[in-house]
Amino acid sequence: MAYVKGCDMRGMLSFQILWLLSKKDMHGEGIAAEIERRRGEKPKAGTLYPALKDLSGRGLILGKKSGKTITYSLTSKGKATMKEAKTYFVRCFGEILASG
Amino acid sequence: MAYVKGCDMRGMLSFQILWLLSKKDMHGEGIAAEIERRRGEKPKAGTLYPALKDLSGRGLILGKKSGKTITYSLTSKGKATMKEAKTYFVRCFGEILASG
DNA sequence: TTAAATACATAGTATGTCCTATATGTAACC
DNA sequence: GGTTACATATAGGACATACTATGTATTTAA
Repeated sequence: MAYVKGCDMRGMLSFQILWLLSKKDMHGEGIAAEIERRRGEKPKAGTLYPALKDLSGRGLILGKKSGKTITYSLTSKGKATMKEAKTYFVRCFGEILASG
Repeated sequence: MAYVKGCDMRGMLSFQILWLLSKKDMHGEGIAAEIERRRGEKPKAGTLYPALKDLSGRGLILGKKSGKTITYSLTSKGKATMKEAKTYFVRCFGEILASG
């Protein structure tokens, strides 16, 4: 992603992952596809999987392996984290989204 | 800022600065104060001023010195950048706000 | 006219998000 | 079995955003 029209908008990957998983359980490729729909670019494997591993290691998401796929879901801790992060996000950027 | 309730939400500093300057011209401390109102924490000088310098160097903002203060305003290039960045931002995160 | 406060600047360091590879394991097909 | 495709994983490197700490002007107050 890097510079998007002159503005760096990296970051927020973990937040976006938590947001997507709060809607429905998904596996890595599904998450990548949903992010692509929003950002216009699909996060590379070397970006996405370390992030999933980090979230998993911090107990925010849980992965269940079935065949070649791992389906991730939010833990209760992940749900609480998502809720607080969202409150912060809205406080920071809500007005930008509300302005049209 | 670093981890905010378990989610990293670094980034977006340049975007937030452009947004604030699209509302009204401000000097560094004024921008810091506005960001503090939203994020809950004031960006440190070592964070804010390099960002302003970078935006200035890329021709997105213009600083006019008067005494010890430098009042920044968006250039026409900065306005265009802000508009495109906002479009992208809404596409990425608009639904989060819309969800209540 | 010092002293304090304000505004800006920079050096050095850390970290999460990015990338390009490369590698592993599973499934489906011929 | 062997090939192909898919899903996941890791190594190594780059960069913007963060921090702490220190430094330099300028303004204000004592």
